Amino acid sequence: MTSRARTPEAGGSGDGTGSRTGRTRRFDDSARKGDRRREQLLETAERLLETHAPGELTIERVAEAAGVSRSSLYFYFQGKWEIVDQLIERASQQMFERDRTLEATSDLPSYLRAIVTAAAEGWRQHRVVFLAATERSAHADETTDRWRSTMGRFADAIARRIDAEPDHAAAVAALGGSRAAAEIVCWMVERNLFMHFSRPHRRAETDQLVGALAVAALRIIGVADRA
Amino acid sequence: MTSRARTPEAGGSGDGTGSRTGRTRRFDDSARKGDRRREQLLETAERLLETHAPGELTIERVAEAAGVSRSSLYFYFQGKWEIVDQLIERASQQMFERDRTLEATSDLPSYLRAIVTAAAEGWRQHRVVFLAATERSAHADETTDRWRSTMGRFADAIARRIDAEPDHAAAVAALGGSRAAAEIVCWMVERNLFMHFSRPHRRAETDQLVGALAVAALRIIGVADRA
DNA sequence: AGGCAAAGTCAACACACCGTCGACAATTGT
DNA sequence: ACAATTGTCGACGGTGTGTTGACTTTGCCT
Repeated sequence: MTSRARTPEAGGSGDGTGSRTGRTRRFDDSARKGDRRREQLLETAERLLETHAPGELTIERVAEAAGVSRSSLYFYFQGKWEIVDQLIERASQQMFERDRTLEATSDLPSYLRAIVTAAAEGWRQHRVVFLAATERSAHADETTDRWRSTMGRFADAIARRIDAEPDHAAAVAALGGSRAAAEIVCWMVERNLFMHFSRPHRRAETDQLVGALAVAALRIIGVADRA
Repeated sequence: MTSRARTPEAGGSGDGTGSRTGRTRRFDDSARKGDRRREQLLETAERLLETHAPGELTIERVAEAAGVSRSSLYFYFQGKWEIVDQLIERASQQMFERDRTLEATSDLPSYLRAIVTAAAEGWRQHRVVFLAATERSAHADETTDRWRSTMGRFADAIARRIDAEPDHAAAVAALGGSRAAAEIVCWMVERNLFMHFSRPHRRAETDQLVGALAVAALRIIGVADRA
């Protein structure tokens, strides 16, 4: 990587409002031209994902669809995958916010049920982005993988919630502890939702699957469900 | 696809011994030169996967490592992914054979435990191929995806086994039936093993995970486990 | 033995995409 | 108003892909 005078955002994990290059920003911040363009490029990319598989999403196509030259795009992003990463970041952010409100929910069963539902809702809304995310996490090494770390955060949240109710300590111990159990549950949900949403699906089928996954999650954690 | 005088194997789902081009084969079939080369190319590819990520596995590298020209390779395979597909086919074949012997095993808990162990064993032996398979199943559309259909066959086997023991009918009904339950279990196991084997891992950790997954599977199906 | 079709091989071409450089144009704070 | 910063682009060099057509080798047939 030859030292290069990159300017906007520096591609990091979305701080979004950080101090811009040590420069004071106008008060009524009518975003810089570059900010708007960056935004537009992301939107274009997401739109293109609706019709093209992530593998067919090329820098060239995004640039063309957005009406800029290919090289201009490199001013904003390191490459295709950085665009995808940012889309993932945005989409999962929404899920997290939903989760934060959920965490206060009454009992563990309701919480698990709610979180599975929220995950499915995320998939429904950002299907193409999540599909791309999954594809990406196959390539990427663990340290640079947004999707893995997103799931990790969910596992943390679930583990925390399990620990809050000591009743389940015994059941969860057989799985290697609350965190290990939470991780198993997370990937179970993720993989099954992926398989569901990567092919044609009807709403009723989605609901059916969500219900089943919630029950499965409960049983894994050791919560008796009355069907 | 311009009509092309392809000869060996025609790339199909491994019939392997079918009538070769309507020509009578020598009795002591000491494989044709092409058969040997084909074999050699597959071995070379698998060997290369040990050191190169599937994304870096290029036709060029395989050809070079095998000592043929790139264009010769196209005589045998349609492209990189056809090679990978055949490797997947071989590897999963072994798992199935193991499963066949397992299916006779005494009770459902033992069977599930055994099948998870067998899966992990498959991963241990063919790690790189399975990683590639997972990566591929993100790209591929379902109809052309070996890995998905491999998992489907496992789900079938498990579902059959569940149905054989009517005790669990009720528990499994809450998940949408035995087949749906089996599928959830399959993908749970697959995804968690993938996550485990895609980063550095110690044998003890693997065993730990296998145990946990077996317990989780049992609980999902509704079999009470005594820890 | 020798002829011949099929099997196998390759160099060369045409293409798609990627990432970078350097020169140029627009924007923006002061 | 003007200089630094930010944004834009054409052109280049690179890697990998997939195809074509002409060539050599193999192995069956008489």
